[in-house]
Amino acid sequence: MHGRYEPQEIELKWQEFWKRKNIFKSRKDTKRKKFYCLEMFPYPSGKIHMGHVRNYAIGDVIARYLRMRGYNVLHPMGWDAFGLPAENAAIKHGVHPARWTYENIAYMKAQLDRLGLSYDWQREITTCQPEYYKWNQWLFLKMLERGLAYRKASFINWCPSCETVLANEQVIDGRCWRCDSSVTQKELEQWFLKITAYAEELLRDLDTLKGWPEKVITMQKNWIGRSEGAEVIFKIDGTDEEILIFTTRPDTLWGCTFVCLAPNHPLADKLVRDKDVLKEMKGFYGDPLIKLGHFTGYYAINPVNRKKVPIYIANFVLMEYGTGAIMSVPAHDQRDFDFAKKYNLPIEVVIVPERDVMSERPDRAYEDEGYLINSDKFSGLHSIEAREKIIKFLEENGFGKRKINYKLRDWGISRQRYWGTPIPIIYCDKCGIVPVPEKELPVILPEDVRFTGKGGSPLLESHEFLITSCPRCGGRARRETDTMDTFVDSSWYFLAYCLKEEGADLTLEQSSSLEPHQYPRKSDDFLVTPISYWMPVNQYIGGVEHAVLHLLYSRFFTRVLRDLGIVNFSEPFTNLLTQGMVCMESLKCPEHDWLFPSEVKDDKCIHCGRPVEHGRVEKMSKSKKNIVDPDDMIKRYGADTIRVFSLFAAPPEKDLEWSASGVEGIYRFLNRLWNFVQALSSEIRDQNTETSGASRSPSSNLSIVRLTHRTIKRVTEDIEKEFHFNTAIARMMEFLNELQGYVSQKTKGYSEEERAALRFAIESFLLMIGPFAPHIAEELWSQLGNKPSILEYPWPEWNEELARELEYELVIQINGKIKAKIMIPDGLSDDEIKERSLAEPKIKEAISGKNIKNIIVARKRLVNIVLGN
RNA sequence: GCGAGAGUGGCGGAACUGGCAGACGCGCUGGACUUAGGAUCCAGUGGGCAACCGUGGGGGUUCAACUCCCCCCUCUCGCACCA
Repeated sequence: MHGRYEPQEIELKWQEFWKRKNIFKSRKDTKRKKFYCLEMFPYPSGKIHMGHVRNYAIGDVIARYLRMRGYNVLHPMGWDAFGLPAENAAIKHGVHPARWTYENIAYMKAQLDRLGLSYDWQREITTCQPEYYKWNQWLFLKMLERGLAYRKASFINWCPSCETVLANEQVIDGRCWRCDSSVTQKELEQWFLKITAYAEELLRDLDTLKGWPEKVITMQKNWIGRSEGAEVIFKIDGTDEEILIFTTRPDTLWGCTFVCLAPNHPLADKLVRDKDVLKEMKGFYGDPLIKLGHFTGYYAINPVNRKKVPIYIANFVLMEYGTGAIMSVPAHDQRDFDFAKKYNLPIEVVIVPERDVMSERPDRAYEDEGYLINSDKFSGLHSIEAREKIIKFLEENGFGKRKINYKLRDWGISRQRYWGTPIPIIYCDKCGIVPVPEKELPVILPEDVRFTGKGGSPLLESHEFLITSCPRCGGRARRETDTMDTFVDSSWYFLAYCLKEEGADLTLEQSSSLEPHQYPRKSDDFLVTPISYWMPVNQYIGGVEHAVLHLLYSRFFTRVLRDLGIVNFSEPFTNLLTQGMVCMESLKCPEHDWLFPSEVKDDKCIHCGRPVEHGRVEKMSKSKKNIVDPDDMIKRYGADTIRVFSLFAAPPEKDLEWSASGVEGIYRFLNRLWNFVQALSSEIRDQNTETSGASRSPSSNLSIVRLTHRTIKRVTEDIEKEFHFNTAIARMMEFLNELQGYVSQKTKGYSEEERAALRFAIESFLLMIGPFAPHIAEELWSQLGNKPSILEYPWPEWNEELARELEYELVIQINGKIKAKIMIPDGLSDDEIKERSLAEPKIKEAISGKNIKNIIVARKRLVNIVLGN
């Protein structure tokens, strides 16, 4: 009698087994090829959601598959544990952020284990621990030494609700990325990291990232925003002042009819008499498309033609980009054109689409390339050529110089918050800004503080923390109370996993690839440090939402570490997979608003019986209640079903639509597999456990042997081809369908040869499904009399000859229309194929009396007979 | 506006280098087993009675187009006064 498929039972059993055998432990081994498979570590928010499940299921299949392919795989997991929600919980519920965080970690870790994810937990990292954030502080000091960290007062993005500063990357449409409140500007002293020092390199090297999605590369390129042009000096008529402007179109200099300054440009205060107007413009945050200007009464002198042009203050000019001042060429820039029309300023055409053609009065700006007119000796040149020559002309005459600008700004990392890495700085009245000496690291975040939610960081009230002595003069001094942006933590965490190498308690400092002096000489590969062995990450997997933030910062940090001699590479992630979102239809009751899927039965609201409205399919969200809880799903179907479903419903890079009946379908599939193996296990069970687990291919030519080889080939190719797990799983479903068909047609008993063939088919099946549904694979593997663990067996191999189909269906077309299909043996020559096609009765009939113009043979596919008229 | 990607049955999605459109799953229809079926198994399932017609729309290249080229439409995502 065979038992039912009970996922709860077998999954817990094998999870326990894997844990006991410590089967996912990874160790550096220079004799083996390594593979570092990494998923973006989660913020311990409380519980995992389906997005996590999908992300980690993808990573787990890759890790498990590559282990089977013989790689030494590093597959770690950790916690991005600092951050605002912990502090908010403290304010709201009175729980200490540390306690809240650690409790969440414990719960979520159990959830991940329940999914059967193959992590090496011995390498777990938690960023809120001093042993981790010590290295944030150390790196900060190293950057400070090199001028890569600095302090400046600046207008910053301020979220009034979170009472903190936001990085540019954290402002979305003028709103806080986290709480969605409107962001305001505020001037504060901040610590910055000089990512702009690497702007050029970060941009250039994007082209080397062949394993990254084009989309992410483009987003980073746009973010860095390089533009080439010139800075030009305009003297202000009747004063000693000058205005420095930036332009990407020096070829249009002769068409400049006015100059604009940003409202917060330093010169604006000097030039504008009416301070109220200026104040109003500075505070203007209305529709940016409405052009506002104010004439200063002053004129600037265009250096190239000595022409006097009016100076305006304009709301559309940004102080943060370029020089905060522009030359306006209304004929060739639409914004300038709109402005000129509004304030009745002259428009002078200096570029025309075709040589020597005079232009008519334009009704819009001509922004394309063309030929110069009215530009002195440069007239007649093509604009691209003119740009170069004019820049030279500017430089020779001291009018200006070549200049490259970037949109990328330095990264403000100060946060007026408690739950983060303390910035290791001391302020002394006598000595000024003094870095905490390295040997005093880490600066520990004090735990006994109060959370009121008012007036900034609780650290300000912690006198023990705040008041210290100056490392230089010993006098009374004050600590920096700002903490670091949590994106600092995640900018190098992938290295921290490497450092947790067994038997080598390493630090970042010691891990320098150039001087492996501290690394224990236990083996002959001691010269290879864990970082240089494991890095770079071969496959990184996570959401696109980190396309610029985290992924750009990580690339920046890696370069800093490279220049410090700690790592010997520039790019941390060789291949990047940005998985799609998990979506679901939202459901709405006219009476009860949004409904959870569990509140709907037969398309009706369970509370009032009204028919539900079906909303859009969009990202799962609590507010629209279109969510499913991984815990519920696991309880109902087990981890294997959830894993397989989230890999089957869509290819990894696309959005996945959650479907309750789709999940059922996968559960049925696993049940069918279970029952199939159960029914056959007495036939094919290997009594001799010593020699079991071979899964060697029988040399026989039986159809199921061939089918097995063919399936192995196709599944392997699907996985290798951009991880198309959805089709790989479809192949396995087909495989099961065909095996069932084979078995159900069987009336007599099995021959020895057939038994061997079936055993081979099933074992190959289990090995292939293993990375996807590891528990059922392990259980059935052992039920066949094999010694666990299935994880110790390699990925099955196929034989090209046995994977070949002996005969195939040939499609016969006449003039491109299908007329017949015949089975023919593989390996026929083109002539033989033609002959057989023409001999087919239906074809014979169709072509009788007609003139055959041509016959095209597409091997293994079709024949197309082209008839003349 | 700029940049990127995508439009295929009732639904999610397949389709190699141009070579049978719709694999696989869901749903649906019919049947078997059953006291019962929301379990399981079997069969069918793009449209059309047919010739034929079908991959957002229109043109083109080709013996052959979901696939290549041109024009247009729609949707999604990212950036958005960056001079």
